[in-house]
Amino acid sequence: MSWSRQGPRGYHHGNLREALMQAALDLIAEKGTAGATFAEAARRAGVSPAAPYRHFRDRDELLAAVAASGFLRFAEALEAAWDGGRPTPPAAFERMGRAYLAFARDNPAFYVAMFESGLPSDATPDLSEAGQKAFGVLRTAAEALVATMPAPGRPPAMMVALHIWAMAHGVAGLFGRADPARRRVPMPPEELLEAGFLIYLKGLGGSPT
Amino acid sequence: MSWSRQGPRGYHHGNLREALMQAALDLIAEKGTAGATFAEAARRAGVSPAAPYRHFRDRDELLAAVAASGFLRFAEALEAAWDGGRPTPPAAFERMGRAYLAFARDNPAFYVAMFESGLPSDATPDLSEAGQKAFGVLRTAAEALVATMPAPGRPPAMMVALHIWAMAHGVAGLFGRADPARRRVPMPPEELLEAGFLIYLKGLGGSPT
DNA sequence: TGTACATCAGTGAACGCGCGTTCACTGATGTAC
DNA sequence: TGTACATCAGTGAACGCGCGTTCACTGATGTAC
Repeated sequence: MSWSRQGPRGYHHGNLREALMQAALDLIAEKGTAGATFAEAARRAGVSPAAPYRHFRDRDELLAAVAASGFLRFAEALEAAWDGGRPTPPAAFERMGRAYLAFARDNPAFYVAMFESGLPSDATPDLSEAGQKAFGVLRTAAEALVATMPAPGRPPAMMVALHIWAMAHGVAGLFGRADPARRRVPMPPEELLEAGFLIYLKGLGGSPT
Repeated sequence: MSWSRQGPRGYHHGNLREALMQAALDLIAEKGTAGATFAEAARRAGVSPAAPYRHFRDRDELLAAVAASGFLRFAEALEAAWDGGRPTPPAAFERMGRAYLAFARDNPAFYVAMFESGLPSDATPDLSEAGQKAFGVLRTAAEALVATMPAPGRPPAMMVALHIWAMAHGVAGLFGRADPARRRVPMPPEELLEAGFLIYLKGLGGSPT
């Protein structure tokens, strides 16, 4: 049953910080951001209501830690999909777009914590840094993409990164989410994003594939 | 002071439903979705905590009413900006993009209620209908835009509408919001969206303006 | 290697608070005749 | 035009509940010598 209580048990939990973050994540998935309370997270971690204060100043700090952790995984997933831009930047970009949607679909609670929790994007240094890291992957990719284009009239990589981020975020948040707030549309979000990306790319003047 | 208590006062409030929705909206703006409680909304409307039950079954129904009202205003704002596609569909589309961002910036509480409240997009019939109406404006506009293109290889209007919605929603949610969750980027969201739209349009093969 | 001690991480009981919700009620408004 | 009555919209007191937070405490762990 209590799988998480495996291993060395007793007075000290041993891994309470992570257990609380996991509990908060589950609570977000089940009841939304508002459902992620300090007290309930403690209960799920099998610990007294005062224990969380040893690890987090308050609920917001817990949420920020969850969001930061989400951004790190997100950055990893994007980086892995990008794979150094192989075989070509446009193809790798497309793969990264799918990874973006897959992350949002498979980790809706992380995605909510990262983008819809109402937390300031720089609530804690960790969160700020993790967010930067994730965007950094996108920007690096955009730089590689832009570099394949003829130098005159080459668009700014920053702008391209922001456009692609916005489109992916929009598709994920409106049509690609796995919770009841999803809007149903007559095509899969992956195809929608891929088509949008290809059209955008053509508009940029990049190679058609 | 109590401006909202102008006019005929007394035992009957006269306009409690609207007053509660306004209070909820203010609360979302001040404290986020979680801060919009039934009890506090009643207090702000100057009414006993039991009074809201005469108008809304529960808090979610109040939130859904706020969101639905937001979608109606949103639809109006988009429709006005579109203005029948004058002078040309692309130019009108650009204007509508600005109206989209202006709405999100000027009404962050509405925008949160509409898109980030965690409510199912069909929580109530009113909400569902209002959301459809807003999207309807976008789709009609996309149809007009697509109709200006040469018939062979003309892209499906639905897809175009979804792409533009996603891009606008992404820009608004990430960079254009007026609350602390906004991500700071080196260009104004209006310009970012406009540039993105123009690039997309060019990719579609439409007229360059 | 053993012992004393400091530090760390969690306890459990307690508190005040605000929320959601119910209840019998009552003042105001509208309507039938 | 007046009166009786039904209906509507809000009252205010009460309740149980879960949350956030504090407190003195204590069991477990690490370290100096």
